[in-house]
Amino acid sequence: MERVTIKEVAEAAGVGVATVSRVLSGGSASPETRERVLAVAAQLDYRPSALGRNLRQRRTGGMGLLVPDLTDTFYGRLAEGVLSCARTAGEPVMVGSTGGDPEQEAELIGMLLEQSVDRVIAVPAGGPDAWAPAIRSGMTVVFADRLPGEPASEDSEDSESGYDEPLDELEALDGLPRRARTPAAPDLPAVLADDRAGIRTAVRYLRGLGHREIAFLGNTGHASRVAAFREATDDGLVVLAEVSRDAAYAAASGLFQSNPDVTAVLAGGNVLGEAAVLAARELDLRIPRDLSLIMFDDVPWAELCAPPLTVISQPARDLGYRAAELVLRADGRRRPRSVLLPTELIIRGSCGPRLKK
Amino acid sequence: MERVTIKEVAEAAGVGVATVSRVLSGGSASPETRERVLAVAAQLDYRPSALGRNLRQRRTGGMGLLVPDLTDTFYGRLAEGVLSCARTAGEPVMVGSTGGDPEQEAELIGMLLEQSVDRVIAVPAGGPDAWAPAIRSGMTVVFADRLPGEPASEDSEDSESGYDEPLDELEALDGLPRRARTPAAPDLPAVLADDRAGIRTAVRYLRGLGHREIAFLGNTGHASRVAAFREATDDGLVVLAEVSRDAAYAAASGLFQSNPDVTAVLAGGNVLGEAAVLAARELDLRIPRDLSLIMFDDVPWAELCAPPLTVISQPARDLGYRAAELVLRADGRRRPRSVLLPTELIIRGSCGPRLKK
DNA sequence: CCGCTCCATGGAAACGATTCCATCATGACG
DNA sequence: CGTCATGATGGAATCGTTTCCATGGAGCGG
Repeated sequence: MERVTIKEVAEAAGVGVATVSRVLSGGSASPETRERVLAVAAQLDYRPSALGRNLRQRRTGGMGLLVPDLTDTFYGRLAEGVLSCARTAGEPVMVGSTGGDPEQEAELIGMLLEQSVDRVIAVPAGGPDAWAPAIRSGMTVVFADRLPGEPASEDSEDSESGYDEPLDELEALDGLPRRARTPAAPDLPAVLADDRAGIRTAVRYLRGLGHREIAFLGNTGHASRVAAFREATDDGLVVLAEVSRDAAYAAASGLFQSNPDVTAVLAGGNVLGEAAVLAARELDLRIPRDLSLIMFDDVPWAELCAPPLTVISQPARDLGYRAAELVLRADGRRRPRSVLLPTELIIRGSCGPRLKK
Repeated sequence: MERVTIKEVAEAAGVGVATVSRVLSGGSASPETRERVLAVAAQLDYRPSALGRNLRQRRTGGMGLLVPDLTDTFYGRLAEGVLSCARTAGEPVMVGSTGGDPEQEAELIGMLLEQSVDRVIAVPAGGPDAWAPAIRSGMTVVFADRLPGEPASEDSEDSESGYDEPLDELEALDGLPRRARTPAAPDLPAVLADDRAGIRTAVRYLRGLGHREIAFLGNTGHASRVAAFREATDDGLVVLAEVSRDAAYAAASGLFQSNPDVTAVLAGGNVLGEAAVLAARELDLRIPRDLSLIMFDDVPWAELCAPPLTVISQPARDLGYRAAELVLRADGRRRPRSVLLPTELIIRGSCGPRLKK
């Protein structure tokens, strides 16, 4: 377990430690010294310890990655993108799973702070307030998939919706229309999929099939999709679920049971889509005859499903890769710019013309 | 970005740094001193920097986690288990994705070594030789899902199989029967699913349905499953694929096309199962009429598939959680003991009686 | 031949914690 | 009352690197 230190290399090469350090980190040195040091280092199999370096530089290399749930293949793919970029850069990645819970997220941020990790890629759970301290303290944060925003609030124009609609104090106070509630995209660097365009084309497609009562089955926490859906449907029915398969199923099941006149559903993620298929099957709603379904996020099994699911595909892996690039390139003082990646509507077999009613 | 250091806390509390350190890490101190120090630390919002501690202790806290591919939900679930255990312990986790490639794995091991991460959970890609140096250098390694072994070799008793069967020098040399080629489980700590039992019951189930020509569609690298299958079927047909969806599809498609008399397939993982369904569909093989399919690893979409897939479920999340427990508890010098978790055959709709021939 | 610049070089000071060890006070016991 | 044990305490060493700074030699122009 004895580690070779720079001191031993210096001694063996007959030079000072400073010279070894310089040679190894690309500083100036005479050709013959450089060669000798490199030879000795290779022969001793010397690898500089990140510990010493980190302490001296008062920062840990690499980056942190915070996602809601690695069980969701979307985040799995996103994480793969991040890891892949990090690996080519030889940087370590500390991964944390927040469960979509701001509290756990805060804990993990604290952990990263303690580790002096100053570059983070996050699919945020908490709002801007949760992230402001970290950013102000010098962390370079790049958000992926979504920006930190107030959690989307469940809500519908259908008064028959059985869901309780909590009073929204903000709205009551300032009387802003709902879609303005999503905080104006703050000046935060982010790599996002073009949700709005994806949702708009999906809604247009469903409208084209004759659907009028379109519902959105979304995630709390993904405010932008909810906002985009409301914008596209003029405040259509929205039902939200927490990050968990059980919650998703409950939400989907509740949506179908309480809103029999809904003929088309847009699921805001693959877990929600899965829940929707399951719940529909359980309630004996046939897809696409009784119910048209579009799912956000293309996954391999969408094709295996019966019927194959029409989806809005997102470049999950690229989101992660680009975010990692941004956070790595952000060596300077300036903040990285944001990136918007395209989505695509892939039509398979889960949508049909509106038949009933 | 100014960080509060232990020195400032000591000064503010009117004590020495040693005392602060002792108080914060549970050493002895007089009650009043302890209280004062704690109060000051809380007031200054002091968080000890992991950097200093790590350097002094010559080890990085937390653990490393190496998996083949986070895109595969099995590893996603496994990773969630690890992260969940690590979070309760407040430990950071460095995650790397090997792509099932020993070379990339070696690089990542090097990276962890450089970071002085001395506790690692790994789904190994390389063989025992790849891991021996790391272990000998003092790393505590707990393997998950599989042990490091020689890559399983593709092979069949059916001479009509179109696959090239490379000469196996080892076997030629010592003349051991094939199933003995899997290295005798070395004395390595690991958390594994009971592959052998799972495969045995699956094969028995298929036999009970009348199937004689059963093929295994497996991963290179998962030698134990291949061995278990050979044992259960008396060296039945085995086709292997690398860790990638494309390779899996190619392998499945090749298997079906070259071996028309195969009536049942056991897929060694969810990616392979997915590939098998896809390939079967492409070749117009109806499941379960023309082909019975059992997939290793239960995934949410197995139920959504048409037909719903009969699977051998494994407690992926528990595998990860238990592995993390082991690696964390291994503070002492003794190696952690291995753990074997049960699998379960879940019968759904992808297997039927043998009809053709 | 002097003085200047430029470069290679090594010693030593950080970085922020833990931990060894010496010191000091206090109380107990002979 | 002296001695010893005990426990709290702070100074200083330590971990392995990077980086600042001083030194010294070489090269060059005047």
